[in-house]
Amino acid sequence: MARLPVYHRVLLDLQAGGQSTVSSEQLAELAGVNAAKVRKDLSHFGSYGTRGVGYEVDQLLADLRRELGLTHDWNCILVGAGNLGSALAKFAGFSERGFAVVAVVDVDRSKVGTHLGALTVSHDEEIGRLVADHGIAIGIIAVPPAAAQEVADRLVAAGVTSILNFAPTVLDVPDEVKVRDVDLAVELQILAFHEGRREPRRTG
Amino acid sequence: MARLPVYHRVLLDLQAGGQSTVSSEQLAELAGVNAAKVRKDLSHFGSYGTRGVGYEVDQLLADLRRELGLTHDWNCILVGAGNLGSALAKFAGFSERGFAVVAVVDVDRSKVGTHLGALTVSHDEEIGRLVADHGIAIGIIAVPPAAAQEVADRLVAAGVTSILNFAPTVLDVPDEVKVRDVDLAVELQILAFHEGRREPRRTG
DNA sequence: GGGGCTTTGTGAATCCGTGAACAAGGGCGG
DNA sequence: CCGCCCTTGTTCACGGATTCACAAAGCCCC
Repeated sequence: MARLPVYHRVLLDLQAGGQSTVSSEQLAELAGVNAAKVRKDLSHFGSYGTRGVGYEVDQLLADLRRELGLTHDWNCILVGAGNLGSALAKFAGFSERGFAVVAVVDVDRSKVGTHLGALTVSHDEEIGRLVADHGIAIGIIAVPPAAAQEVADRLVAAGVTSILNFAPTVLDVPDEVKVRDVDLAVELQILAFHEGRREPRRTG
Repeated sequence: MARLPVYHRVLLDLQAGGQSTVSSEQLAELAGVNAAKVRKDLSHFGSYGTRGVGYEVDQLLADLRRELGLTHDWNCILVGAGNLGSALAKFAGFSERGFAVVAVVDVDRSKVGTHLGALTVSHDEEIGRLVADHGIAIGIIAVPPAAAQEVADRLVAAGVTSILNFAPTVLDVPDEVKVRDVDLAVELQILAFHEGRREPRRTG
């Protein structure tokens, strides 16, 4: 489920706030969902709360971490050092949540050797070596749409099995490779769609 | 539906490729969905294809554009001029698809007056004026989580009715305001979740 | 002009996620 | 030690989305 990471985030906040136990109701409130849904989600992976009390925050966090595969950090490779790529490379939110961008590559040789935060940009051709050296399973694509499929092919060939794709293209990959698409313009279009229903001829 | 923007994107490519008509099967293939789904989606807003031939690309694009509210450009305000904010401000993909970031603000006064592409960063306090002046309906939040709720409140007060939120926080807004959350770390966690099921103790 | 091929549009069956309600069960006060 | 209260875990019903399968219908070729 896509809600587990949200619970995880909320629980981290609660733990930081010193709270030791949480009810499904409170968790639901903070995560912006229904209480029954929370209980059903949590019951699905054998995490048992105590009736009359709630869930123990530490225990629940440990279970979630195990379930989400966050017991260790994940190394990621970032392809594309343009505007978006640069921002992603410097983005603090990844490392805070157990993900480390350990390599950045670009086709543009003029970018090779430049620095992005603590990282040095390597050339595209190095993908195979970098993935092998760092034991990378996750690739992040931040290149123009026309180049995305080729990058995906190269990542898959290198052994990457999960791809986070920011390019507005449907990628063709083997079934065993998981792809998640994040198309920023699509998100805005969905908002615009609802705006349109609200007031058919509003400008802005 | 969240698939309409994807159809729109695919159709733009087809149109650019000079194709004048498309079958539901081909469209489904390119959009990565089921053919029956495509037909049902399209039939929902009275766009009629021709049996035995398919849909006319131009006509379908026009219908989609109308349905998605893309008959005119949408002005957006971006809050937060950090790493992510900068990338978003310069991101070409928005303008290509009918969205224009016309204002950027930040609380940090040292950033006010600096340039991001063609835009000049204004101060936070200007939100009300900027939203009114430009007739803005859509706000983009790219600030740290601790500041997100306050920014959201200010945007809502200024009259913004749709928010694209990049901060990892659940925002509390009035019912009539639409929020879409994009949490990049959550996307990676979902991938890690599937990685974890694949091979319980893989490192990387 | 008519038959056959292709493709749409839709009706029906199914599956999944959601939400409400309720019984089971543990803690706490007396 | 007992009963009350609170919260979980689960069952049930429902609505929406998905998929299959097929009839209606346009186009092309003979």
